[in-house]
Parts: sequence; structure tokens; C-alpha cells
Amino acid sequence: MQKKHGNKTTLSGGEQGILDAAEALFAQKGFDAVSMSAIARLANTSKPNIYHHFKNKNDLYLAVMKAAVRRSSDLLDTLEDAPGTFEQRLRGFSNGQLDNILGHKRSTQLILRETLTEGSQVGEEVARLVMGEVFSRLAAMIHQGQQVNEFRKGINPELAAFIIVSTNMFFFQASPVMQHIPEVDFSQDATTYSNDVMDLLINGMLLKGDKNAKS
Amino acid sequence: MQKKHGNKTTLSGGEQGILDAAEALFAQKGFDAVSMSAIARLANTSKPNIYHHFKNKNDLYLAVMKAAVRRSSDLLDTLEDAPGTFEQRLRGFSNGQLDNILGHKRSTQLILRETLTEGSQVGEEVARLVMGEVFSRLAAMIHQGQQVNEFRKGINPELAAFIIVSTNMFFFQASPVMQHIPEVDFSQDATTYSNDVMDLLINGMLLKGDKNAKS
DNA sequence: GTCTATATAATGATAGAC
DNA sequence: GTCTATCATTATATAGAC
Repeated sequence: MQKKHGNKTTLSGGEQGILDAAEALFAQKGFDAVSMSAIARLANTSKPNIYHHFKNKNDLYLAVMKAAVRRSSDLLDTLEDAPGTFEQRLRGFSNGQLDNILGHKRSTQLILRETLTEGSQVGEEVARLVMGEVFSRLAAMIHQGQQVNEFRKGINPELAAFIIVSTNMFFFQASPVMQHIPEVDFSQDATTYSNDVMDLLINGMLLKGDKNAKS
Repeated sequence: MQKKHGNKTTLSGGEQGILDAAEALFAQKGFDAVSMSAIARLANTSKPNIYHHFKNKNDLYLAVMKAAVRRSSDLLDTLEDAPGTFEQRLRGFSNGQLDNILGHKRSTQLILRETLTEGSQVGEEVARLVMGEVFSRLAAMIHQGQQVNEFRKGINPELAAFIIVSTNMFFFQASPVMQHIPEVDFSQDATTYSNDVMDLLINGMLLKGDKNAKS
């Protein structure tokens, strides 16, 4: 009931309940498909009470987005660079990002949804915040890997970073669809997926006259 | 004004105008954010006239989706396998898919949007149709490349195909966001992007003791 | 802070003239 | 086939009691 503002994590009833309900519904169905009544119902409260806490529907939506971004951002900070080769760091970070995505599906869904909504001032900014940070850290990592001659200088660090982010994001986004395609078996385990993608990116597809070509 | 039904491509007024307007709005804002009035306005007709051609809003939406899928499917058939090495075929096909995506942004947006809408019976089927076909052809191509020892046997053809589809789709989806990230310069030209992605996938990131290492 | 009750506007959909 | 006029419903948002 009472808010202790100072510690922001252990707020359970009232406002936080509304935010939770709203996030769930907005992520699932999108802004316009969700009514204030539906949010009130799910949050076990009444419509006017929502309007007591938030100016209007759009304000509530912004609050939900803001919370989602903060959460995603906080988790990203947790992802400390693993030690080892840059290949290992890259694998660790990519794996961590995919974990973040799958551990916060609703937030991710919200952000991806905004990406598709044309001219969404907020959406673009939010997406840039969330994706941009991952993107930057990956690109920097790859750049460093080039400096110490672990990665080829020919590759564009930003492009490689974008590919990693793309595959992780799209893995999440497309998995409901992909699960219904019989030939696909990689969509079961996220860690395996992430590792296999990195294998391919690191080693390439081409068969070369290589040291470990078996006979 | 007058329709020649029999040839279904050159239908301009009436029903087709409604479909066009509806597709534009649905793609831009999503199903629930678009009102029948708005569609009527954009199509230069009246609401009851829409209801004369389509049973209800959902029926109109299905018609729009169906048209989008058919268009995408038709274009895919055009994409004949280029001759040459499998690397070249892969490049050609990936490039063609990206062209399709960018040449039919509205259809792509519609399909991607459905991907994010939970439990969308239609959406999943549609996405599976559209993405599944690209996916299958890519995977088959990669598999053949393995048979003739052009590609490493170690890679999973389905996974590699998924990576290609992901990067193409996400390139389109994220480009409004990415354009505002200063470090990014690859989002300008689609062909260059597609080629660079394939370069990376084909050759990998690792710097190896290679024949063309310059001194 | 939380509710019941309600104002107001917009929505999907229809009736019926032409 | 296309329209004007309208219905029933639901939406966002508010007034005001407790």
C-alpha cells in the first residue's frame, strides 16, 4: 500500500500492479487494442484509479515503456565482459543478450513493436537506447579484437555487431513462427542457438584447405 | 473506373482502392489503430461502401493479408537461382530477398507485425508461408553447397538460412532506428549491406594464417 | 486512494434511398 | 454500387462520494 520511494524495486500493489498489467497487455496486443477497462480488470482495480495514477492512457504507456527500458538497461550493465579471447567475450555477451531478451519477453516485445510503428517518436528513441547500447558494446569489442589481430581487419565492426543483434532479436521474434516449421530444430535451446550462430560468424561457411580437415 | 474482372491485376478503382488504402494504414498503424472511417477517407469512398465489398473489418484485413502474401510469393518465384558457385547463388538469392522486402515495405511490415501479435492464428500461418518459403530455398541451397564440398559440413543449413533471413528482415525492421545511430553507415545501400553480410558469413571473422595475408 | 456513476466522443456495423 | 443518416456499443476520461 504505502510507497517507500527511495527503494524502487519492492513496490508491489497499486501503481506497480497497474504498470504490470498494462505492460502485459500492451506487449501482447499493442497500444490501441488494449482498453483501460481491460487493464483495470487485470490489475484488480478500477478505471478511475488508473487515472488517479496516470494522466491518461498515453502517459501510462510511456511509463510502461520507460520501466521496460530501464530494466533492460540495468540488466545490460550486469553483463560484464568475460575474460579470455575476444571470441569468448563476444560469445559471452551475445549469449547474455539473448538471455536478457528471453528473460524479459514483454519488454522486448514492446520495444520491437514500437520499431514497426511508423513515426513513433518515442519508439525510435526507446529502441535506439536499448538496441544502441548492446550494439555499441559489441562493436567496440569487435574493434578491439581487430586491434590485437584476433579478427580480420576487413570486417566492419558495426556490421558484425548488427548481425549479432539481429539474429538474437529475430530469434525471439520469429520463434513462434519457426517452431511450426518442421525442418527447424535450433529454436529449442537458446544457448545452443547463440553458440552455433557465433560458430558460423567466427569460422565462416567456406570449406578451406584447413589444418583440421580430416584426411 | 470500370473494372475488367478476369484480369485481376489492373483493377484500379473500387475494391482495389479500398484494399490499397487499408494495406497502407494497417501496415503503418496496426489493425486496431485503424478505423473503417479512416480507410474510407483514404480510399475516397464511404464506410458503407467498404461494407458492401467486405463482410466486416476483419474480413477486409484478411483480404489485405492474403494479397500481401500472394504478392510476396509471386515475387519469390521470380527469383530464379543464379548460376555459378553456391556462394554466388546464395548471394544472389539473399540480395533478391532484400530487394523484395524493400520493394514491398507495406506487405513486409504487415507480416512482421503479425509475428509480434501473440496467438494470431492467421499471422503465424502467413508468416510461415512467406518466411518459410525463403527459408526452405536457402537451406536447400546451402545443403547442396555442402554436398559438393563448397561449404563446411559442420554448419547447420537451416541455421545458416535463418541467419540470412534474420539479417535481411531485421535490416528492414530496424533501419528507421539504425539511421539515427551515428556509427552506422551500412544502412545506406541495401545491396552493399547484403553483400557485406554474406562476406562475413562466408569467410568468418577470424584472422587465419591465410594465403592472402598481406605481409 | 479507491470506488460508483456518468459524460462525451468515436467505433463497427446497418437501413434504406438512389 | 454508392451514398446519407443512424444505431448500438464501446472507448477515453471525469465528477463526486467515501
